[in-house]
Amino acid sequence: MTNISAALLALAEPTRRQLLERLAAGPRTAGALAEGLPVTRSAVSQHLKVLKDAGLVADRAEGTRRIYRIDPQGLGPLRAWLDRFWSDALASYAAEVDRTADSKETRK
Amino acid sequence: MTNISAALLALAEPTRRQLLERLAAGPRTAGALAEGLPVTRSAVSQHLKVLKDAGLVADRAEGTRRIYRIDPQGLGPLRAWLDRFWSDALASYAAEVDRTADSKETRK
DNA sequence: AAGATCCGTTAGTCATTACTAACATTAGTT
DNA sequence: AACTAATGTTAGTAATGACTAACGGATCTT
Repeated sequence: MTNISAALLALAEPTRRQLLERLAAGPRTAGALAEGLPVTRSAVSQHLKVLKDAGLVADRAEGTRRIYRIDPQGLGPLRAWLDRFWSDALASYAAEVDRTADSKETRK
Repeated sequence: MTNISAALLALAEPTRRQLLERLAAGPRTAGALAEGLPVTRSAVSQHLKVLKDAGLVADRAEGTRRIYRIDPQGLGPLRAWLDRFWSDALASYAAEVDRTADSKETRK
């Protein structure tokens, strides 16, 4: 489905981003991905399912192991959405940059 | 801080994305942003706070109103992160595309 | 100065989600 | 066929997040 909402929801979780960043270096087995993480393999398995459902990773069975890799096609729509949003934001910002006289700015 | 984690967490919420997409068309007051949404102004106010803390929007006070606009600098780091991630994924994918002989693929 | 408007904040509730522990499943091994 | 290894799944719990309702604080109007 390559849903943007699902992709963003999946990326919002720190542990899942950690898994993806490990996978960006190359395919790994589920066990290798779980190593060193402060959570159980069970949690990792569930996170991988979320990433897979979001179209961000794909997996292939090899014996009793399961090798995961990043699915580039899942990231595509997200990148496209962010790019469109980015240019809209810049356009809106540029259009209003003149009239923002000198009112008090608030930024955290 | 322009934290990537905070930005992704903020973007993961549908209502917040809706607010951002309205703001991409131009600055709006908090009240105008709340109009038509199926949640109370209170909820909108809280969402705007999250977006502001994530560096995705900025606001300026004008009388009793508060005018929000998109903060392009907040989106920058997120875009950079996604781009780096994207190219890493492509490189990893290209490097492994040869040896994926004909094992059974699984995709949901 | 009193009231109205616009907005943020707090308290409390409900739904969602991330987690662990135990079990189920499949594929190799001896 | 029994055993082990690697992984997914389920049940139940704890933590997090989104929401409403009520309140508080400014600013403008009359």
